[in-house]
This record gives sequence, structure tokens and C-alpha cells, in this order.
Amino acid sequence: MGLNTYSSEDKALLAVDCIIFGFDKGDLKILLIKRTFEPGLGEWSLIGGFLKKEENLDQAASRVLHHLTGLRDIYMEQLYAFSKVDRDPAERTISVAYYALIDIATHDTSLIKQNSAQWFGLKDCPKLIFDHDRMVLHAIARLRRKTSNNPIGFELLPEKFTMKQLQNLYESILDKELDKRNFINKVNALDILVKLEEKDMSVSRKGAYLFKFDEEKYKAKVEEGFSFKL
Amino acid sequence: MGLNTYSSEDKALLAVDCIIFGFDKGDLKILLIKRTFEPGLGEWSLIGGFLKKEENLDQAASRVLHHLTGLRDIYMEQLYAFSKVDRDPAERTISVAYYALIDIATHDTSLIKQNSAQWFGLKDCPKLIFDHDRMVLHAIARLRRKTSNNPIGFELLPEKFTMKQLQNLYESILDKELDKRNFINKVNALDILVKLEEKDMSVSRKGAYLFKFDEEKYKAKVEEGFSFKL
DNA sequence: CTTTTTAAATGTTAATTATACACTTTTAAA
DNA sequence: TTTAAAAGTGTATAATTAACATTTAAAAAG
Repeated sequence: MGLNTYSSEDKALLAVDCIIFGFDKGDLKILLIKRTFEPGLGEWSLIGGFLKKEENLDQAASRVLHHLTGLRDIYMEQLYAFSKVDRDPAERTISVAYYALIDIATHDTSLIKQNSAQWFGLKDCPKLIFDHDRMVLHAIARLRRKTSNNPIGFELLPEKFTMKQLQNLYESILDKELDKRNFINKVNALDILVKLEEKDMSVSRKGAYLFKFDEEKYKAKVEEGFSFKL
Repeated sequence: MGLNTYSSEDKALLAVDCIIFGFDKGDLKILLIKRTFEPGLGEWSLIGGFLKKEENLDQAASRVLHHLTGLRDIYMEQLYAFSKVDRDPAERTISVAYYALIDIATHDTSLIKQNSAQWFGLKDCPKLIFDHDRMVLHAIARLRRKTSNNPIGFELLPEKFTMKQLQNLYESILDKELDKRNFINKVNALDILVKLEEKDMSVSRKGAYLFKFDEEKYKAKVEEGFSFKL
């Protein structure tokens, strides 16, 4: 009985697909590519690639992400393995989805253009090939859950940001409005931000103080474990 | 450039490994097998098997579980894909771990013996082969998290159970003592149990009322979404 | 049959956390 | 100097969670 026998017959292709979240102009977005290759030529899909013999899945996901954005050392997390038998009509492929959070301002725009990639607001996404729509839904759900327990949302912001931007980010991740005062109180209670002297004058006459993220304090908090419910 | 080209060169074996949780005599346990085959003959490991061409990962995990316990329709959930390049010294294998919750009283003891499997308390587990120890740690962490949000702990109990058993179960999952009155209040607040006339007289002179789980109400609650923090 | 023993059953108060809510300040533009 | 537009700030109430001790039931022992 073949439960524990190796069988090259059953070998499969292993792919990684990345749901890349970015945040721009108050909206949460994902990066998609218009495929210039088969299968699915001309259709939209997540970026992905195949697992190579000499790398693990995390490395494959990083490689794929780097190839499209030029970025390294990005917040990434494995999401789920998708394995429906005919999910890829061409050949049996199991895909392990990863999601990544990037600061949309720091990525390499030319690489994106070169790969016919484009940012889409969550509500304006085109239909994607295979089971990629399901992957995106999973990723959004995970991001929401994760966001309500760890302040990983910070990964999506530029180095300096205003409280308003931070709040907008959380509002677009959670898809609900938050009370400004309560939000600020909770963020301050976390004690992981540094208020800078500098102001962002681009939005209001008064200007809004910029903050940055105190990595030391943040790491310490993560160690001791904390909750961040909104 | 090979990012999106199929290459049979890179095909890999896909395994599933199952962390099977059970609850017996006040302790949370997992089911392990002593391997009667290579690699790792004579060592302890999780049960697992290879993904077949005609099934998806969920099906493979169910098959493996059924083969060892005789049980079907068990609570199972995909945990994580483990992919370190040399995790299996014999051949490149990616393993997708699943965890399952079973009522230890209902499984087929003879099948377990036949497969040289054995239940171990979480603290008495032998060292496992490959990265199976890591898988177990992941599974425990997930079970704890999941347990504090959904009352999936119920899956581990027999049809009829006492409040004390239920509390013991949660105490052993969370590895901490809970206050009896608060626990009962929270469980009652969920309104998903039915108190039976019948008592369990095996533990105390007074006897403890048995409860069962109201599937209708439980499902309704799951739909509407609820939290169950302890 | 009375007493003892053991676990079961039960509610209230205090503490913490989350929510709701409105006015003042700053600065540039009119 | 007035106006406009967003930034900044604190408190009171509600809801949830945590802490805590006594009474009850029934069998066993005397």
C-alpha cells in the first residue's frame, strides 16, 4: 500500500504566488500583472514563479517579489497552499500563496512597467486567472486579522508619516471608519512611535506632525506580546 | 528568464503530515507513529503521506487520517507548508502540515496498534524526525490561537461531557488554569450547549450534569461571527 | 440515621478596556 | 482681519473581563 512510498509519478510543480499590498493616496492596493505569456496570456494575475530545487518557499517568494519590485527584506508571510487538482489547466501545480506589504513609494516603478504590472484598488481589481481571486480574498482576510493583533500595517507606510495617514491605512485595511481620538489614543498607548519636529504641510494649512516608527521599542513590544485592537 | 517557465527539473514531492490532537483523561495528546519504514525507521514521526495526482491537499490529509484512525469527517485545517531544502534527506519534499482534532474515544484502537501509533501527552513527546517537532509547535500555537476565538475545542470531546471536562480541555490547550465560575459564565453566554438530565456519576458523589453541543445554535453563531476569549 | 467527605453549582463586585463624543488651535488664503 | 480647513486634544459612559467564597447534593463511613 502506497501511503508511505515515494513515487515520482506523483511529483508536482510547486509555485508561489504573491499578493503584494501597497498603500497609496489613502487606498489599499494590490499589484497585478497582465500576463505576457501562456497560460492566460493577456489576462491579469498575481505575480508568481516556480519553486527551484535549491530554494525554499520563502526564498522563492522573495525572489519573485524582488524580480518585480526591486525590493528586498520586505514583510512577507506564507498564506496558504492551494491545491485543487485542475487549478492550473496546463499542468498539476500546487501554489503556495504569500502576501507582502510594501511601501508603495519605495518600489521600482520602471521594473513594474517593464513587467506590465499595475496597482489596483481592492475594489477595482479585474478578474484574475485560475484561483487567484480566492487567494486575494484569503490574503485580505488574513491581513485584517493580523492587523487587529499586530501593528503590521506600519510596513505599508513610508518612513515618515502623519497620524492621519496611519489612520487612513487602518481604515482601508479594515474597511471601516475609525474615531480619530480613539485611534490616536490607542496608537500612543502602544508607545512605538517617535514624533518628529517636522510637519507635512501638503494637506492642511496647519500642517500635521510627522512620526516615525521606533524599531527598538516595536521589537521589544513584539517580544513581550501585545494586542492592538481597533 | 525562467521565472514563469514550467520546468520538470524543479518538480518536487509533496507530502502532507498530520498533527492529530486528542483529549483523554484531562490531557491534550497527539498521535505519533513509530516508523516501520525508511527513512527514519524506528524513529517517531507524525503520520503523513504523499499527495496523489488525483487529489487535493485536504483530501490527502483526510485520507492519511482515515487510514490511521478509521475516522472521516474530522475537523482538520491546513497549517503551513514546510519547505526547507534538505528537510527530508532522501529527496526534496515539501510537506504541507494539517492539524486535526478528534474525540479520542471514537477512533479505532486496533488500527492505531496495527500502525504502531501511540498517543503522547504534549509534554512527553519523543523527539521526532525531520522538522516534525517544528510542525507540532506550529500546530499547538495555532490551536491555542484558534481556540481563543472559535470554540473548536469542542471537537475534541465526546458527545456528552461535563463542564469540568470542557474546562480541563481548555486548560490543557491553553496550558493555564481558568476560573471555574468565569469559565462557566462564558460558556453559558455562548448559548451553544444543551444541559441534559443525565449526570456523570463517575467522578463525584454529587455527580455532574452532562451537556451536549447544540449543532444548530453553534452553526448559527459561527455564521454571525463571535468571539470566545478565555 | 447522623456525620463526614468530595466535587458541583452558583452571583456579585471591582478593575480594566472600549466607545462615544465636541471644541480649540494653527496657518494660509481670501 | 476674517475665513476656511484640517490638526490636535480629554472625559464620561458603557461594556467587558477578572477576582473572589459559600452552599448544595449525594454517597460513604461511623
